[in-house]
Amino acid sequence: MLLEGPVLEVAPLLLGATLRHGEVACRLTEVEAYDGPDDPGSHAYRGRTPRNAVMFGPAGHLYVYFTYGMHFCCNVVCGPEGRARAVLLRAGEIVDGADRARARRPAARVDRDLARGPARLCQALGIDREQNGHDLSAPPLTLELGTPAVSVRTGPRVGLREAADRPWRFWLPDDPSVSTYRPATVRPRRTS
DNA sequence: GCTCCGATTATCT
DNA sequence: GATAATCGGAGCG
Repeated sequence: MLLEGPVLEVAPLLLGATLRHGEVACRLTEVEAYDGPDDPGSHAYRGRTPRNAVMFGPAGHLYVYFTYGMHFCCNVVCGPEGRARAVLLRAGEIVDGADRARARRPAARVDRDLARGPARLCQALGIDREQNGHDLSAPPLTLELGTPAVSVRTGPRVGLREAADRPWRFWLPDDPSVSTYRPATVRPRRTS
């Protein structure tokens, strides 16, 4: 697979690609690039830790992390070993196995919301800790690239406090499954 | 140890 | 638009 390369080149290639986990398949419509050591917004910015170790591994593997005490999000690793480049899969359209996806996402009232958002995408596809480090060329969890998108839009990444100015979010224009942009939440300073 | 806060989401006003 | 829910990584001392 042609997954190894600079994040800004690989990220747009993932738009339109199909991530499949068993009977459920998702056509990716929105992704974000993270460039290891040079990117203050990346989990790998401060070096290798047990949590982010997969990011430092070979391209084509899945980096899954747990956040906000309840959600999983997943990235496709695209750097050579030691470089920690990865692309966060932010949203997509369920194109196969919608029944199963709906069962996993009871809160989704319409199919458009099944995988609209990084944690929703993981939930719809049944991705959690178990899949961290998984090789995406190995069924039942695989990534298949499609024909490169004709038109791609870019803009700032979602929910980051650091390096929010980098336009490293990529999406397919006018696709209804693209998540809505939200800047980082600012929590009130604790007064103790 | 202990504290802060996050690559989020669902739900309510 | 606002906010609660929930837990583990990372920084500090």
